Amino acid sequence: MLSETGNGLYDDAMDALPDIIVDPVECRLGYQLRRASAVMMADLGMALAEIGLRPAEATLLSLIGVNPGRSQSDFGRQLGIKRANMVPLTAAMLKAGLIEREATDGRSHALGLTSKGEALRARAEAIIEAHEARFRAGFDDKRLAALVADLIAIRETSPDGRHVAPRAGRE
Amino acid sequence: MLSETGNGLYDDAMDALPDIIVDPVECRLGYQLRRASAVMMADLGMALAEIGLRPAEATLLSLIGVNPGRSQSDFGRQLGIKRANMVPLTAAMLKAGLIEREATDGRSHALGLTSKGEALRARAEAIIEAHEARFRAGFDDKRLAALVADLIAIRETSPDGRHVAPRAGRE
DNA sequence: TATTGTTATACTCTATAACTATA
DNA sequence: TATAGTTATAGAGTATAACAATA
Repeated sequence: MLSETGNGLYDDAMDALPDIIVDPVECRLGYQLRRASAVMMADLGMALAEIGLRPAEATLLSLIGVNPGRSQSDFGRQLGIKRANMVPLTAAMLKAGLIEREATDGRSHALGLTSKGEALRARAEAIIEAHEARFRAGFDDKRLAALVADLIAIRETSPDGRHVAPRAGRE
Repeated sequence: MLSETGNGLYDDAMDALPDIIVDPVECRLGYQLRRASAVMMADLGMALAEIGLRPAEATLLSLIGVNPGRSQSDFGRQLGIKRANMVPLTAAMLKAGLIEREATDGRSHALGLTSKGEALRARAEAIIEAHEARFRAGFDDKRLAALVADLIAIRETSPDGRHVAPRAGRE
């Protein structure tokens, strides 16, 4: 269909197109969020790879560090990670000797850090802080606070567009 | 090791823990970006599923719509999608009759919208606009502009923490 | 030599459904 | 009946390496 006439429909592509694509999605909030998030996640992933951690593992280490004794499901809810997906995550960290578990309930498992996990948590937080500082470089305190507040507001927006406060991940 | 004494290390979990987890990662920019992005992406995915599109496909439709004749690689670069990953994306849209391709070069393929693709692009943009409006609800124009500017600044932050202007995805 | 499109492949994160055992 | 943990599985998205054809 395109080559019916022998002349291309897009021949102007060969000489007259501007260098810069016209981008109608640059003004979309969701698109910009996704691109910015991808950049920071890639940078964090590279930085944490040096100590053998993935972002989700480092985040969980931080959270367990200040909340020892909460259940696996509690941590999952707080981070927006589903129960089913917490299993391989905690299994890998158990196997690596970073966390320990104890049945509190018969069905609940309390999580805590081993000494090895605590040591790695400290290293991870130093790496994360350096990573965060790189991206905070262009922002003053006020702008950064406004940005974080906006991101939380977006996360807490309900499907009808109202800003509410669920605060934790759903399942 | 945990149950050596018969008393759990985390027995306080059974009575004294506060309802709300202490969350040391809430102040992290990368974490908040990821959570906010995930919420918007999930909402957009649900909304676009009604017309059988995924977010990446709808975005590509919008971009081709105003830039017909650019190559597959051009669109990939603009959206930060690697060449290799553009293949299944464009293949599915070709198969669905949404886009058309024409060799401009021997190696480059110019992309354009079919009439069916143009019609679906219009529907997708209406859905996306309604989706965006839901999340913009809590922001005035000034705050929204500042937020988008901040997100672009983050995306353009180089590995050394300087804000530069690469603007397109890397490979 | 560099670029375009392609294949094949792998990893991460996420999602659902179903099962068990406990509360 | 609801919850915690588990298993199995599937689907997106993204990453690399390599190849052929072309510029």
